[in-house]
Amino acid sequence: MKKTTLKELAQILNLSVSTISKALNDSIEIPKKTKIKVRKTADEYGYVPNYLARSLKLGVKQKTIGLVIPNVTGGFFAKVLHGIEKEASTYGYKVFVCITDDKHIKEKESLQSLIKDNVDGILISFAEETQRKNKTSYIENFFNHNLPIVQFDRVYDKLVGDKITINDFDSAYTATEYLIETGCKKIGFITTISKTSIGELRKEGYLIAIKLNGHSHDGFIFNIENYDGLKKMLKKAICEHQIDAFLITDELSAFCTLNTIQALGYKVPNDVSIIGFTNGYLTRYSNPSITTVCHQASNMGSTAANILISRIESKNIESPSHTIIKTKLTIGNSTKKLI
Amino acid sequence: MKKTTLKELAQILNLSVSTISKALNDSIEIPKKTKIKVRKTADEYGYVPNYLARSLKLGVKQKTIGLVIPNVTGGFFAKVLHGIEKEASTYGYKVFVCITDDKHIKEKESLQSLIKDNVDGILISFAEETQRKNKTSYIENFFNHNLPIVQFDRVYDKLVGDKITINDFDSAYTATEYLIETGCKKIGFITTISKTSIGELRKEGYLIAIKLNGHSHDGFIFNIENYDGLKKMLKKAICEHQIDAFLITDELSAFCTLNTIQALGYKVPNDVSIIGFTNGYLTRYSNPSITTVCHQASNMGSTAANILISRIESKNIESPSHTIIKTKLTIGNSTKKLI
DNA sequence: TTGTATGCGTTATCAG
DNA sequence: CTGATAACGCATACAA
Repeated sequence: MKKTTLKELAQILNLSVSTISKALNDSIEIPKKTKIKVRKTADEYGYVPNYLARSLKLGVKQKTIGLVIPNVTGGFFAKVLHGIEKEASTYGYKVFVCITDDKHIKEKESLQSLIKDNVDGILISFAEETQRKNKTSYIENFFNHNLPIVQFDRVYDKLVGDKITINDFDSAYTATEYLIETGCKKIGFITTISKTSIGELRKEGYLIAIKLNGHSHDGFIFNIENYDGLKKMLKKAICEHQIDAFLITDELSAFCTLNTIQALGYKVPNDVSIIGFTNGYLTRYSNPSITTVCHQASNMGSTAANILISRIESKNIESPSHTIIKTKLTIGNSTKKLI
Repeated sequence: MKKTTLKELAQILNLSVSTISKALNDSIEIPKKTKIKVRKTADEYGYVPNYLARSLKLGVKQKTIGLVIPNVTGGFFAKVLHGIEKEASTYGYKVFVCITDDKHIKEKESLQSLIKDNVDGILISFAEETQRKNKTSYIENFFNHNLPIVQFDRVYDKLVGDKITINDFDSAYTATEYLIETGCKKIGFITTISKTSIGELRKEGYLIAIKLNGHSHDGFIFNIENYDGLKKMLKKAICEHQIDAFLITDELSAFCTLNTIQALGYKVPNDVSIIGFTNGYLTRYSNPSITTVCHQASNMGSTAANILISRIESKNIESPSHTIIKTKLTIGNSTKKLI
């Protein structure tokens, strides 16, 4: 399926390349009759201008950005993507989506591939493996290209550049404190993202809240990778350790925890309270609805895209920014009422 | 942030453009010393080769495909995207993601934009508005470009080209019949995608199953756009019409329906049975788990990508294919046991 | 009205 | 070892 070129059309029609070009570009220099004839054979041969040559000649920007995310099926990053795509397309940008599956190697390959393709900028939220193994520094090599890179959610502190996060520490602190205020005595912490930047911050917030409120234990941290052992784990936590509340770092896990606890025969919130992160359909339409650290994922996406595009178009030449999107606790029915 | 070119480097170093080019490409013709010197100043000036010029000269393929989907936050298309990205990146392709929000205008703009950017092929699942208003024919214009287009899930029958769907009619028929076999007397049909190709087929399957099994009514179709009026609608359906089962065309709606029914005080499946489409976390971890028409979304994505790439690379020159992915009913606890 | 010449930034060929 | 030159496909100033 070789592409037809202007030159070939010129030969076919016994005209010069420039005449063809002008005709197809609807130049006033060309008479209507010729235009029609040219247009016809162009269509006939399925002519489509070579974008590379055209852009090279016209010196236009490609207007593409690359997005590198750990996953897209968990809910959160899908919403982020939605926000990004909306914002980007408003400004005429297209988005290359690369999904790392939380693997470091895939992340690196994605970035190399994006750079090879001359994207105008990159949005990235680091893979779990990258942050866990502390392999984040490799990204610094990509900065030689003075290519705008905006990090969001899972960021790398030491890396200079624009960043967007929520106030993870405070959010976890506030949520934990809320559980305490509603009378919970032993609060556990469930996480699938233990070794990520945001996972660490949320854990810290939880631990400090426990400590400052004079709880006698040092915290109960449950790291999980999938939901296979969830039932067993929860049973043990509730039976043996008398845990009566969980703070959970993501929506899906909060949802699964809620349903598993109920399947075990416990009442939520009376026996066990639950607070999750990120509000979506799962938390809103659960029974009971889940009290959540309201995390505007779509908003985070559009904000990130907006900052990136400003950089690309040099509208923003100030020093790197760190935007912190404030969360608020959305009270559902998975927690007891304040007394 | 003007890009440095070879020509500029040549001037700076008092060398010719070709020498610089060879040095940077590690040609054996160039002595080590020169290479190092060139490399150094190239880095210094942040030189990065112009991809457009390079590709133009080398005649390399871009290896990009465009993906046009109605949404990405509902679960299904996120999984499709995951499958596509995985398959595409395996073959070295990158994926432009365009989200139409089910709007026709956005879909059209997305396609134009993708074609302008010379993608090698397009994967599309049509917007609800496009199918509802029967505006699908506009896509035919894009076929002049003899650009491979693969339609999946929401396809346009009259459009020649590769298609991938599930057996929507049969799936709905089988699911409805299953409800009947478990003793349900009055089955309702809830849909958010009434006017799409798949929505119509599923509705047909449901209606025919009702009819062939001698049910006295003509079917109860509930079109919903969002979940605001869901509670009211369900209450009416169950109280007034004595509906004791629902077949629901998507996962999220099945999930919301389940929880709303329970919130109304009814037991699932004893009072009301539920079957949904598309199996994911929502259906698996619900209480009770939801009986589902198992729709391998990720598989559909990778299959679509695979077919598209075969077309692009002309490995497949056969006439257009219609791949039908067979579903199976995954029995959960939202339906009664077979007697 | 049509055609010629030039250049966008690269790389490949070939001559020096 | 180095450099001049052509070519990739297109658009445009300028010449005819």
